[in-house]
Amino acid sequence: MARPRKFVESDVVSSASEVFAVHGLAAATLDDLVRATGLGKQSLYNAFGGKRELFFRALSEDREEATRAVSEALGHDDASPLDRIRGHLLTMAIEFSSSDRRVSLTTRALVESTGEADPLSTATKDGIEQLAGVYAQCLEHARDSGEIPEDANVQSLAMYFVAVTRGMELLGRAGVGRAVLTAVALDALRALHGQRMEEADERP
Amino acid sequence: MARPRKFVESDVVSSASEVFAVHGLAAATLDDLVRATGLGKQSLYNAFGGKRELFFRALSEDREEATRAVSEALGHDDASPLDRIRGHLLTMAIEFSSSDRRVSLTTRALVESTGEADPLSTATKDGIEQLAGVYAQCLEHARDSGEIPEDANVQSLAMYFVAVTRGMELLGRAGVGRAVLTAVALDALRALHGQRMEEADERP
DNA sequence: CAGGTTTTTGACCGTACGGTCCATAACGTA
DNA sequence: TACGTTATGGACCGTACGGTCAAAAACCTG
Repeated sequence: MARPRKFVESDVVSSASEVFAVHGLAAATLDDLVRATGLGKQSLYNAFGGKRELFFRALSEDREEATRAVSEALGHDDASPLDRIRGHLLTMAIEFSSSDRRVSLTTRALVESTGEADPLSTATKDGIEQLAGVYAQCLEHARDSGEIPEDANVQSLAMYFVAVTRGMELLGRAGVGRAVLTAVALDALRALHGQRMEEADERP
Repeated sequence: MARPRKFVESDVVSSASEVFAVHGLAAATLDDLVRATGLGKQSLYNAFGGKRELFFRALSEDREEATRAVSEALGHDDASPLDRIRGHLLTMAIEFSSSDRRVSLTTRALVESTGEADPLSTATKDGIEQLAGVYAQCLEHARDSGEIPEDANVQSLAMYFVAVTRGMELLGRAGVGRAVLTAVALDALRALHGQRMEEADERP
């Protein structure tokens, strides 16, 4: 019928994702994207619509990938829920202390969004809630199995872990090393152990 | 002798700081800065050297201000060290859930820096370590007064709180509300209560 | 009030950006 | 093999950016 495309969309999105992760949305040049993807400007424009649209595609891919990775780490039942969370946090610590210049597109979108109404903002809010959902699921298992207190607030703890991992990402970017980041991860985990603040402010 | 300046440097830096907090370094236009500060381009250039240099000034002011604020919150001895940390975290929760578009310049610098060698990166690393130092000081008091375990790692806990607050900032930016952010803050605080992981993995 | 020095003002400049146009190539179909 | 359709490549465009220039203004000193 017509001339077929020489590229695979998902590959292009992947390459673009890499560029955005390193440079951010605003700082990434169309030329950067052209170079990274191998497509011409026009092809890129035909297929996706422009830099911003391409970023959204990359963002959504990044979000799926992140959710998938966390689900993977927290979903297996080869260890107790709490052990899985620990393992996951330690993995993150190592990942974030690697010296590559990547920053998750979610974080990028969060920082570069220009307002509550900005599609960037809403997209990331969804992503964060999705991520929190994965944590919440694992935390519920932990609660059911008695690893964390019965009255623990699973929802806020889930958000707490999202916050902690985002913070660790930033710390890693600041050059904080693997050892410290690992210690931070273990500290973070201890939030699951103490008694609820409101009822038991004193240590036993 | 010579024509005197019509402006006060620190005021200009403050105004610029505001612009950078909202837009970031790359996205802030020289015109934005001119409009916000009231100076002409050339005056701005004479006094500071350019956009990037002005950002560094703003960054350093922001860092001092942040350190000062945390010191203030954690330094008074009107309450126990741990209570002060709680109060501080709750304050942050409220602050970060406000809907203004500001992002701390430290976070901005972290995300926009282009590499380990980038002055932006080193400047923020210093800032983060300084901030961690303030937390560490308060945590030591907490340890001395027996509020947290004797063997608590004050250094990593300090970094942990830096991570948590950065994460909360991002969450707030994602539109997470005051209630949730407050709950997250309280969750974070509980990391100070549990026993050390290595020695006592079981809850009492 | 005149000289010297610095600030200010506003016009100006080169560049690099995101995006578009158009001629041509590459394919499936008839 | 001719046609219709879509993809491609590269030249092109308007704009907005960071930065610079030079003339004029404002001040202090003597």
